[in-house]
Amino acid sequence: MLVENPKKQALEIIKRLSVIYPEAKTALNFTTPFEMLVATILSAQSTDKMINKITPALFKKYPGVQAFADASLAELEQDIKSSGFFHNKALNIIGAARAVVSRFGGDVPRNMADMLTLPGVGRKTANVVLHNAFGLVEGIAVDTHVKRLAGRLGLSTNTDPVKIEQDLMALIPRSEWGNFSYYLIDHGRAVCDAKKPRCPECVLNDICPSAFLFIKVK
DNA sequence: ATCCCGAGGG
DNA sequence: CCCTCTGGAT
Repeated sequence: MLVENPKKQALEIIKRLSVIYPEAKTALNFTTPFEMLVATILSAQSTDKMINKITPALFKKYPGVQAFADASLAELEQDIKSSGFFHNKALNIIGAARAVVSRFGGDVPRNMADMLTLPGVGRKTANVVLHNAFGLVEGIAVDTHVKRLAGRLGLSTNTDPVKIEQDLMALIPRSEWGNFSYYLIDHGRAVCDAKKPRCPECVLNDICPSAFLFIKVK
């Protein structure tokens, strides 16, 4: 359900969560924009902790865009196997590396439109890379956490990530677009998890239209 | 709407 | 065993 004043709701959420989660950035480890891109592609349907376990050896073995462009598919698949979806991810990483080399002079493009032409890169991945690698903001990254919390907190009634992103962009000041995803992601992992949200200890439980559904004993 | 596809938790 | 974890392409 949507709250009565979503804009006010969004601002209050930002106000409270920004205090608890001041970092507001990715938990993925990286040192270059292309490493950020690779880590983000790998993170699909996987945990950041799992990806951070893989990437140190991966980035040592493939130092730079050209190394990934020249990688053997079968070998890269084995290197990233534990992240899940390894065939598609390996294919996309090599494809993205080749595209960056051939079409963008070896540098990850710094805008949404160009990012979206890379294989395996959708709006979520593009938003994450633009924000974390370049400090640029063209939209709001909507992942599984943002999707779940935006719904529970009454900020959007949509289920399509693209529509949720549009809803959020209309509610939130542009200066907060980059940080907002991380407030919801951090809170989604720490308190408002998918299965058993811990509403009694949530700082938003008094303004959350879904809280009563989960608070059993009061 | 469905496929890809592995690890970890309850 | 089932669900979930920072999705994207067909």
